[in-house]
Amino acid sequence: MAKALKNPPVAVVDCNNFYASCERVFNPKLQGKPIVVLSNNDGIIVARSEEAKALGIKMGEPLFKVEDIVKKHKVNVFSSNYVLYGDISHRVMATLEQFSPDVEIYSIDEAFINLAGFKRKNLTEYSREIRETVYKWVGIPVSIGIAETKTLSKIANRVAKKDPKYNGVLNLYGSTNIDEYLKITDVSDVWGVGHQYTKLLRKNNINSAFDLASTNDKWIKKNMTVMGLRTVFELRGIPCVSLENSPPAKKAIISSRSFGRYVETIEEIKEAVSLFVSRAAEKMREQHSACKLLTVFLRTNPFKKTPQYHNGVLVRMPVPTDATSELTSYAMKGVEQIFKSGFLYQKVGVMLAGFEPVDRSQLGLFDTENRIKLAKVTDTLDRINIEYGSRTLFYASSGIKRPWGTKSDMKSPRYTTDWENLPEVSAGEKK
DNA sequence: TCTGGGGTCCTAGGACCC
DNA sequence: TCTGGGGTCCTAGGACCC
Repeated sequence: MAKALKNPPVAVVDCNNFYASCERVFNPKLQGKPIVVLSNNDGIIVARSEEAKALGIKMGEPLFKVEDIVKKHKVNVFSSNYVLYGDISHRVMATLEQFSPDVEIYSIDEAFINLAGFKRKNLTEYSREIRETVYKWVGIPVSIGIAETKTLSKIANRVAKKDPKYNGVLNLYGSTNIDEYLKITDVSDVWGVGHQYTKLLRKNNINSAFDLASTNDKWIKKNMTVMGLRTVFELRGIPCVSLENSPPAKKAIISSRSFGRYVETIEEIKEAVSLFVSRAAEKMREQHSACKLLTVFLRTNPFKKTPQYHNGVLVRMPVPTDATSELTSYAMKGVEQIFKSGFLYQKVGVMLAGFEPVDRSQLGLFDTENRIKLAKVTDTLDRINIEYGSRTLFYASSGIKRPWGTKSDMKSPRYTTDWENLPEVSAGEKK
C-alpha cells in the first residue's frame, strides 16, 4: 500500500567516485584498477575508485601516509585535472537534461531532477534508463535515489550506491517502509549533519536518521538552528529545500591557492594575488557583475610551528568595477597594507563581493576612470581567452614563470579540451 | 614529509538611530 | 538618581555542502 503523496518525486543523480571515474573514461586500461586523485598541490586524497577504497585508503588522507599501499598495489595516482572533470560534468548534466526539463545542477558531480509527471511504478524503470544512458554516452557510472524530499532522496541514493542488490537505483517515493531505511542510516550520513552536529547528536543518544527524525522540534531548533529543523522536516517527508533550476548569481567569488613552496617576498605575493584577481574577475564577468568589495588575505602554514601570521584587508571601491586592471591596483595596495616580511607564506587569496549588475551604459558619468575604454579592454581579453584557451593573454603582473605555482606532478592530459591532447585511436586498438 | 578550494546560510553582538 | 526599547545594518564566527 502506498501512502497518499502530495509532493512531486525528486531524484538525486550522483556520479560514483567522480574524479576517479573521469580518469578512467579516456584510459580504459584503468578499468578494475585502484585509482586515487589528489587535491590541489598534490596534498590529500580527494577521490578514490572502489578498488582504492577496498585497499583501506581513506578520504582526505595525505598521500605520504598511504605510500606503502600505493607501491604495493600499484595504485594509479593523479593530480586533479579540473578542466577534464568540468568538461565531463557538462556532458553528464546535458544528458540528464534530456530526461527532464527540471534539473538543478547541485555540484560538479551531482544533480537533482524533478520527476513530476512520471507514474510511481515507472520511476524506477525511468531512472535505470537515465543511469544506462549516462554510462553509454559519457562513460560515467551514477547512482540514483528517488523520494519526496531532497534529504530523503540523498538517503536513497546512498543506499543504492552501497548495496549492490539495488543496482544503482533506489526509489523510496511512496514507500511505506522509509523508516527501515532511516534506521540503517547513521546520523552522520544525513545531508546537513556534519562533524560538529554528529558529536552533539551522539551525546544526546541520537544515532540514526530515524532517531533524528523523531527528535522534538524545539530541541532541534535550539541546538541546530532552523537549518537543522529543515533537515528534520525533510526526513519526515515534508519538503523544505526546493529545486532551483536556475541558480541565483553568486554573492561572493573567491580565488585562492596554496603555494607549491613557501613564499617570502612581497613581489611573489603580488604576482600570486594578481593572478587570483584576474581569475576571480573573469568569473565575476561571466555572471555580469561588478563588485564594490575586494578582500585580500594571506597566511602562513597553520600546521607548522613556524611563526604564524594571518591577515586580510577589505577594500571598498568607490565605484563598482569588473575591470581586472583596476581591481589589481586596489589589490596591490591591499597587499602593501598587510604584508609583513619575515614570514613563510603558504597561501594567499582574493575575494570579490558586494556585487551589482553590470550596466555599461551607466558607467563613465561620475568618475574619472575611462570605463568605456576599460570595458573594451576586458571584453577583448575575455574573448581571446575563451576562444584560444584560458591564460592565452594575461597580465604580466601575475608573473611569467610563477615558481611559487601549485604542485601538480601527476596530471592526466586534458583529453577533451586541448587539441594537443586528443586521444589517438590507432587501427586495431579501438575500444 | 603532509594536511584543498570554493561556496552558502544562520546567529550573536556591536554600532547607531529615534 | 537616572541610565528604556525597538529597529536596522554590519561583521565575525561557526556550522554545513561537495
